[in-house]
Amino acid sequence: VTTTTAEGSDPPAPKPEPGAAVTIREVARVAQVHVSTVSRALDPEKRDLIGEATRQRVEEVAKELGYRPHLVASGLRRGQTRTLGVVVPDLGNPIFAPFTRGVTHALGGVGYLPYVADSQDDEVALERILRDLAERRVEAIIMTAARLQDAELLLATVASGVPVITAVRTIPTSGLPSVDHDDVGGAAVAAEHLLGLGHVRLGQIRGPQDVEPFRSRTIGFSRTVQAHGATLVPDAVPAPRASVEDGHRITTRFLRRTRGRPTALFVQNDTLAIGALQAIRDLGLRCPNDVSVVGYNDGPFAPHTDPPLTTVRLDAYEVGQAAGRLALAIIEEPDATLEPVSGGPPVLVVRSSTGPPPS
Amino acid sequence: VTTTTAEGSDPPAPKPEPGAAVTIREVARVAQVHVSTVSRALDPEKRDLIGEATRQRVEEVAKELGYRPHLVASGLRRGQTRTLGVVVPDLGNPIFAPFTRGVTHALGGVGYLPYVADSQDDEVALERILRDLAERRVEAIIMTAARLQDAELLLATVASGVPVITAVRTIPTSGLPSVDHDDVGGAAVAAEHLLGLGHVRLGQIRGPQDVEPFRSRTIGFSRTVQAHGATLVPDAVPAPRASVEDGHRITTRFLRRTRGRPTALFVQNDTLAIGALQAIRDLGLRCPNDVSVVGYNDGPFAPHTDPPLTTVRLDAYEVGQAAGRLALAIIEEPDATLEPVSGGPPVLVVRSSTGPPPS
DNA sequence: CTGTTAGCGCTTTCAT
DNA sequence: ATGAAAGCGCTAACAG
Repeated sequence: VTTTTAEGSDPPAPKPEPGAAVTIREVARVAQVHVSTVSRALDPEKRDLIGEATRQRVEEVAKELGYRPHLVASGLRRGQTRTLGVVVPDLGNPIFAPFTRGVTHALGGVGYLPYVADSQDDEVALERILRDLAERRVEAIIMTAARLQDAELLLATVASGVPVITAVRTIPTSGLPSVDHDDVGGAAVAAEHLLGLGHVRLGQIRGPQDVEPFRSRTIGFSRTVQAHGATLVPDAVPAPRASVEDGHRITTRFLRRTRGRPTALFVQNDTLAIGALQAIRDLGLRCPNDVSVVGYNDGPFAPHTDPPLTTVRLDAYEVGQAAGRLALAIIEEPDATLEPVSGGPPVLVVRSSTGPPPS
Repeated sequence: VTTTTAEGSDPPAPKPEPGAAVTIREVARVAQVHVSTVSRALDPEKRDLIGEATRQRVEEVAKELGYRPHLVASGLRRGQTRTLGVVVPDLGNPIFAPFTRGVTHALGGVGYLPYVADSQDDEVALERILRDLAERRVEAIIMTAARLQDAELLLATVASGVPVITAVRTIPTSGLPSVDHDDVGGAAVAAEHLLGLGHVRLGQIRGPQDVEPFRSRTIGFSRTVQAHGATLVPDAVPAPRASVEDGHRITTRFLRRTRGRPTALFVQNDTLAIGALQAIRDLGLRCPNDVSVVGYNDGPFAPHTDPPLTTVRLDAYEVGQAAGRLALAIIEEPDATLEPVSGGPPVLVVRSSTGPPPS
C-alpha cells in the first residue's frame, strides 16, 4: 500500500529497476499510474480514453525505459497470434520467391508475420509442420505443397481448428478454399501455339501427377491436341519430381525411344524445361529447329535459357497476394464459404524455343 | 466448490464441454485430476513424476478430446518462444532456398520454427522487420540481408535484447557473431583460373559494394590479378543490385566503352553472370571464345546457362546449417564470445564459360 | 505421487 | 479518466 502524495511538491519519481526486462508494469511504476492505464495509453485503439497529460507521461516513460510491447503476451490475452504459416513444397522452385513476397505484401500492413516451412514433398515432414503450426496457434495456413493424397491430413488440420487455404497446388475435391489459376486453359494456350506453328506430332513431359496443376495441364494439353486432330505421342511416365534432373532424364528417354518422334514438347514447368532443353542438346538435336519446347510459369530464368524459353506465365506474386488476402478473409469470417479466387489468366510468352516443325 | 465423491462406486466421468477449445483444464476435469498433473503427465521431461495409471488415463483423455498443447501459452510461462527470425535480402536470389533449408534442418529436431522475412534491401522495411521480430520475442535473428550501413540498426537490436547473428552478408567491424566464408580467397581462385588460362587483361563486374561479400570479392580479385602483373581493366560502377538486368546493363557498358577490352570477366555472382552472358551474346561476342566469364555461388542454374557457367561454389546449405547452429549456440550462451564460424572453403567449378583468350 | 498457489505480460470488464 | 481484479493457457515452486 503506497501512501498518497497529494501534498508533496515533486512526486517521488522512482528509478527504473535495473536488469529485468522492462514490462508494462515497470512503466506503470515509474510513471506512477496503474498498469491498465499504461496498457490503454499505449494501445492506439484506446489511447483517447486516457487524459492527455497522463498519456504523454506514459509515452515518455515508455520510450525512456525502452519499453517494447510483448506481442506474445498480449496475443495470448487477446486470443490471437497475428501469425500464419506458409507451407511450400520446395523453396528452390523459383516461383515461391515471388509467391511468398506476394503473401507478405498482402499481410504487411495488418501486422501478420508468416512462418515459412518447406515440406520437401515429404509426408511425415508435412505432418510435423502442420502439427507444429497448429500448436503455435497460427491463425491460418497457406498451403502450396498439397498433393492430392494430402486431403485428409489437411482436413484434419481444419477440423482441429486452423483454417487452411490452398494455393498453386489445390485439391479441388477437398472443398478447401483456394486460389485457383486456369491450368487447363494455360496448357490449351500452349497447345494452340504449337498447333498454330504447324506441328502435328506433339508430346508432353509431365510433372508429378499427384499434384493438381500438373494434372490439369495434362488434361488441357491432351484435350486440345486431340480436338485439333493432331497426334499426341504418348509419354512413358511423369517426372517423379519437378527437377532439372528429372526433366533431363524423362525427356531423354522420351525422345530416344519414340518412333516418329514428336516435333514439339509441352514441358509442364520451367524447371523441367531447363532439363529438357539440356537433354535435347545432349541428344544432338536443336531447339527449336528439330523440336520446339514450351514451358510453364515464366520464372525468372525463362528469358535466360538457351534458347530463351517460350512459356506460359503464371503470376506467382499475384497468386501470393491473393492467397494472403484469402487467408485474411477466412481469419475474419471463419465460417464464410469462400469462392475460389482466381490468380489471373495464364498468358503465353513467346520466346525462341518454339518454331515451325522441321520440313 | 465441488462435493467430494469419495463414496460413490463409479466416478462421475464428466462429459467434455462442447464448443470451447480443449485446454489442459478440460482434460483435467474429464480425467478427474488436477491441471498440474495433466501438465506433468504430458511433459516428456516430467512424465515419470506421475503414476503409471494416472498418466495413461490422462494421455487417453487428452487424445480422445483432441487436446493440442498451446505452445504460445507454455512458452510465455517458460519464458521462451522457440522461434527465430531469418531475414533475407531477396528470396528471389536462388542461394537463399538452400540456405533456409540449411537453417531449418539445423533447427528441426529442437523445435524451433523460423519466421522468414524479406527486406528487399529496403532500410525502412528492415527496420520494421527487426522491430516486429523483437516484439514477438524471437530468441535470435539470423540476418543475411545486412549492408555495411546497417550495423547501427543491428547493434541497437542486440542492445534491445535479441541476439543477432550475420551470415552470407556479414559486417566485419560490427563484432556480430557471424558465419563467414572466404570470399577473398574465392575471388583469388577465380582470378588464378583465368590467369592460368593465359588471360592478361581482366575485368570484373561488381555487385553492390555496401555488401561485404562483394567487397571482399573485389579485393581478392584485384589483388591477385595485380600480384601476377596482369592488367586489371577498371570498371565504371558496381551494379546497384545483384540482378540479371543490372548484370546485363553493366556488362554491356563495360565491354562497349573499353578500349582494349578485357578477355575475361569475373562476375561477382551467378545472377549477375546470367545477365553478363546475355550481354556478351547481344554484343555479338562469343563466350568463352571472345570473353571468358566466371561467376560466383554455383546456384542451381549455373549448369544450365549458355554456355554452362564456370563459377565459385558457395555451399549455401552448409552456411545455412552453420548459421542455425550458431543461432542455437548463442541462444544457449548469450554472453559467450563466439568465434566466427566458417561455411566451408570456396571451390572453383569449371564448366564451359571459360577458356583461353583469343589469339 | 498429486494438489495448491502463484504468476509469465498483458487486456478487459467492472467499478468509482 | 483511472484503478482493481480477473484471467488467457500453461508451468513451477512448494506442500503434503
